[in-house]
Amino acid sequence: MKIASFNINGIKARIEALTDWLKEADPDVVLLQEIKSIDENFPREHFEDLGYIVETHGQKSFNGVAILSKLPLEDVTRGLPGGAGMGREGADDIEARYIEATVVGDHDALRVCGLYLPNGNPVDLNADGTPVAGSKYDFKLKWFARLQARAEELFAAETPFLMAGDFNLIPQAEDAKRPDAWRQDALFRDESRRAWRNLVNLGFTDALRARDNTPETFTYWDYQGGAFDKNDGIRIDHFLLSPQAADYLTDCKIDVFARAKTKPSDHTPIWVTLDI
DNA sequence: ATGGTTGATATTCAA
Repeated sequence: MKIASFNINGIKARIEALTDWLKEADPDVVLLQEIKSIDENFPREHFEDLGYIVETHGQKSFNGVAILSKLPLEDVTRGLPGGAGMGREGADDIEARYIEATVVGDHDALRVCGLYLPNGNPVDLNADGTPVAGSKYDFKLKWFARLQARAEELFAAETPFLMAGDFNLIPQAEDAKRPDAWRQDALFRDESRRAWRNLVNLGFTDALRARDNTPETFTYWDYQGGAFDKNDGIRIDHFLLSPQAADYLTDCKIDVFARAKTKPSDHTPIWVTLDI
């Protein structure tokens, strides 16, 4: 079973690029981020015609996640638990950033969690260095804590699951071409990386690092300044596998070629294959 | 050097 994650930066602007990549990569399940569309406007029929089931969790203008699957999806849930009163400025967390579903393989069932973790910039700090309550950075760290809580629930079941998507998180210096340029950024600051390590240390396998330690392997390159041509990128799209899912892992790769095509997303797909 | 690029939307915000 081939499962991919792709931050497409707008479904309307990316129909062609996504379709081309789907035909070339032929994944069974795709977790999409930044569909930037309400559910009603997602081009559902277009992808159904390509053989995919479509489950969306969108909102107007920004964010939005979805799952495309050639295999049946069971128990689809939308939204990350614990969001009441946890939005920015104390509002309810209505941002569409999380979707879960169960896909059944030949040998075992797999829970897939597709996520678009908040960017967190700009970083607003109090005089004592703590994040300003209600700021974007505060929202990111609190969202991380909610993701941790959901992961702990799923770990307790001791069954195969994975969390994948755009984590907006650079794990280590080798995951950036110019790490020093990111030290104070919400994607690489100590507080963010601590939250990432706490999550991974529950027992996840970082699938890319388990299968590929090639230097300068990135998933995102800014549109500006010819960043892709210089490979001035960062690794922020990840697959985290539970121990029971990692037992089925056979491969993990980043499809860099998709970033080099016409009118690309600023991210490129990452995928795993599981013998499940 | 506070630039540069893209998408959705509205005459800016988010990334």
